[in-house]
Amino acid sequence: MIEDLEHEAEDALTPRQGEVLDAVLELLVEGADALTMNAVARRASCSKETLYKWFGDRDGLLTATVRWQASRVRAGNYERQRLDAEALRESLERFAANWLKVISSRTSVALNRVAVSHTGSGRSNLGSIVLANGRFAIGERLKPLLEAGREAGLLQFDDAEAAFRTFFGLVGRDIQIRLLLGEPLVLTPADIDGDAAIATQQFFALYGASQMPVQAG
Amino acid sequence: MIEDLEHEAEDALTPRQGEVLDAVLELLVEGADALTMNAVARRASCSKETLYKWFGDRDGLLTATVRWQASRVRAGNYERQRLDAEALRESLERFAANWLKVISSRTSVALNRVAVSHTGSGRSNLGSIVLANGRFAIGERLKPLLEAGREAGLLQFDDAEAAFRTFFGLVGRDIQIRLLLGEPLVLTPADIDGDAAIATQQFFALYGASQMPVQAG
DNA sequence: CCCGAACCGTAACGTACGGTACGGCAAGTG
DNA sequence: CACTTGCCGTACCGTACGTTACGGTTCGGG
Repeated sequence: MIEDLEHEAEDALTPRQGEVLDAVLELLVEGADALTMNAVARRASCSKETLYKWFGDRDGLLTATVRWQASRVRAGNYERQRLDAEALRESLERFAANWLKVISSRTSVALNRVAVSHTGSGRSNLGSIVLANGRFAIGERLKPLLEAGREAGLLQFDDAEAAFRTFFGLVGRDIQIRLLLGEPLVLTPADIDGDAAIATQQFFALYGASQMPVQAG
Repeated sequence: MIEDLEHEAEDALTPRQGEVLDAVLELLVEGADALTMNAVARRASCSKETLYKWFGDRDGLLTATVRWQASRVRAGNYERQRLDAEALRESLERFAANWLKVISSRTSVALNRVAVSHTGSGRSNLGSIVLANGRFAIGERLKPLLEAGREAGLLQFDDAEAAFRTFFGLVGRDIQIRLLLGEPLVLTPADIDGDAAIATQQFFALYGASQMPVQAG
């Protein structure tokens, strides 16, 4: 919500710089306290001088890493095609499953942790960046689908934002906070698909225009 | 989920020690990086030596602070009384509103931030403590109410845990992560009451045994 | 072949902060 | 009054880490 003026700079990463940022991600997953400039230099086989030349300072390195990871998570927008109930349901399920997969990945958890930490420490705006590429990015991608569903007479709501937030809550529930706080929660692909299906079903129960079967357990 | 063996020690806090922990909370709200042992000593007008004598080390101080705050958030359990639909709805709404008030408070946000940070840094288990006193505590307090609602024929579900997690998601949605990541989100009491009412209504739409009015906007 | 640019590896600097030691003071106890 | 206890204030120590500086190496261009 804040950037978009640096998309060129964001793409102006040499392959070597990408390697460095991947090293940062590795270290981050191994534990936030493992991320010292020395460790990065060692892991990436580069000199600290280079790190500072390329990324300015530690915060710049972290910011670049967050953008780097965000740039590869971005998936294509869902084209609004002919929508029947089944296609809509499937699209929503795919959204939900994809979102669950992202937030339960070790990289996402690690990245969100450092962003939360830095938000608490005032310096830098990693939080906004993560929000913009996470919560808000998915919202902007999902809302067109919801609106298409409404135009097709499949969904019913006044406020697409509110509808999206409900969907977000039905899908994510307590998962993200539990992972951030370190609970060893493992989501298998089967779990994810099941949760996505249930959340989608519940969403239809709340916002579906036609009556869909409601599963109450 | 881990403790309960130190409840005596937790209560064995002198008033003076409580003052110190309040100072920690103050500093935490002002920013996680403001929390140095020196700063605590200065703010609480005590010596560092005393801090170390009372709390062992920095982590001990943080742990004690989390427990201290948790001990005052704990509200009384809801007695299962004669439940009609209206009483159940009101209880759920109160739960939801209370939960929203807690997670949107500056203290809770600050405390969750440090817990997330420390979880990332491996040391100590602040994360488990926060989870135990937050997410899990409210779950254990709410599930009896849900089960009472089921026994009274007002709710329908197989798994109380799953039902609770849905309720949790409907209430919290994206609020906690947005706050943790630093979005300046302000929830007025009116917002909270409105959100709690909507979430409760949606919960009834999904799990209500009798048919309740469904608001779809 | 020579030069400069880019980069690696490492050593060094400055500082912030967790943790400790010590001197002083006030209060309770015999 | 002598003595102990508990605490405040402050100075101090050790260390970890961000940041900078510098010598050595590789590589492309003239």
